Amino acid sequence: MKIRLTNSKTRRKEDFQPIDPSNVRMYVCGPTVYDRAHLGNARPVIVFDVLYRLLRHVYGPDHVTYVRNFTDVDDKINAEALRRQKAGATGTLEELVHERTEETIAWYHADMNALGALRPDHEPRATEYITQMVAMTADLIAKGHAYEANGHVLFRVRSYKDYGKLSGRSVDDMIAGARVEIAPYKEDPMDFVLWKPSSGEEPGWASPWGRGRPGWHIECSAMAHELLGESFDIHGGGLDLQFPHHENEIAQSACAHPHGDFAHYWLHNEMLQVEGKKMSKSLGNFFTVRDLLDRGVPGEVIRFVFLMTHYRSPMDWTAEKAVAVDAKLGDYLVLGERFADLSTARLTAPAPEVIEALADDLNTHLALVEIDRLADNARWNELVTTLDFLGLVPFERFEARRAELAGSAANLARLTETLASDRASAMASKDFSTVDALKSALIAAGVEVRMSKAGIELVPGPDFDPAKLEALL
RNA sequence: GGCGGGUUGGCGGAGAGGUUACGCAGCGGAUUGCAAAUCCGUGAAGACCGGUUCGAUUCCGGUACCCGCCUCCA
Repeated sequence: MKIRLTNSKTRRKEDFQPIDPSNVRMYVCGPTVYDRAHLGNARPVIVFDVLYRLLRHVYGPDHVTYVRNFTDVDDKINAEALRRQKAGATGTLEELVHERTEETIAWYHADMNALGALRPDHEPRATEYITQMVAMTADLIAKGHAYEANGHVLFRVRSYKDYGKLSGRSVDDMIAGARVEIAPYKEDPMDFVLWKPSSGEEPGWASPWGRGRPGWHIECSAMAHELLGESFDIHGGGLDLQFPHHENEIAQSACAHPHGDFAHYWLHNEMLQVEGKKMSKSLGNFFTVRDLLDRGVPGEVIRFVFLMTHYRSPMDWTAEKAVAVDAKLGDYLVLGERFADLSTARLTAPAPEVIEALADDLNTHLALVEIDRLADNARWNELVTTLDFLGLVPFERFEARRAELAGSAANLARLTETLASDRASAMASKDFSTVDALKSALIAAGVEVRMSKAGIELVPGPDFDPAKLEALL
């Protein structure tokens, strides 16, 4: 199986060649844990979850290492911790920060679980790797790539000749177009912070440069190195991180570990829009994953909508898509439960067409089209197993539904008979009011009513409600 | 201002230099007491202007518009 991926580094679609097929390594930039994940945060999670599943399928589940970090050093978190302390909460600032991040991480896990995302193999937290960050910063100073100035440690951008290569920018162009105020102690306006001093109201750690905290970019370099080594296969994240975050990661890592070549393949997902517009608080179209779940949009629906758009295109979240997808997933659930042999489906491989589609630079849209074809061609076991593979409908869902329907089978049979006899008499009397009333009630209970000359069939639909059925007996 | 991406039928959204994408919706028909479901059939596209080519929606250039990044928002 040949996987092809668009590498941001070369701007080309390339054959994926892992450094070590027995341990394929991927690092993805995770969230800053200061609040609930918004819908945009879900996109890289879902995109790289699909890639993770594909890699596990191709190289074996035990031969892929997926790391996604939690950024738990951040001024927004500090602000919240400080607010709590001032409101009378007990504990040190560091403890209050920890409390806030723990809470946020638990939310994040719950929300991403709802989206069907597998847990990465490692979820390192920046605060657990301060030692490595300090060591890496010291090493960069020793090698002449960083310098101390005004209590800060800054990376010397001019010392790395390829700076800007990933994002296609030159240092000179960026300076020319910069709209940022430049700290006077910087040697070069583009130099960025590796370490900065902390005031008494900010969490901090001891370092050779005094009590302080790391800059944002260094954590990913340090954690990727610690967990994946000097060179690894894939680095992913949102397109907005390409510059400066990923550029800076590359610069730090390349300079600190000149014998490694950091990530071989860089993957960037495009951004999310909502009803055709950028999601923002000012436009009033900002919402979290939890908001959607609470509004009754199932996680699988969110996931499916995301997979409809290729990861390298902007994705537009619309309520209309969610409605359409909900119906489609409902159909799959009904079909899979009715026609698949669930015991053997578990042992069936996902449809090769779907794997092929994913292997071609994660063509998730084509994969979904192929799923439709599985249903069209009555490949029920593959339909079920492929939906499970993609995280869209877990096996357990099919099994749970089968169990639920088994409990209603007798009731359905009785109602079928009732409806048949009512109909027979109505055909004679030409008064269909009783038949139509029962039919409406059945439809209201989520049952599809199929009447033909051959007879009557009652098929529970995706929204079948056994309780409403009871009421009709 | 600098850099990057995009513009496909009513909607969503792909691939491929020439052959039906596909899904949803629509329309016609079969079927039905009426429906639903199903089946059969069917219309509809490639922002604009040039260029390359026997032939371009697909390659190249320009224009317009949209979007992102340049501000620790994925």
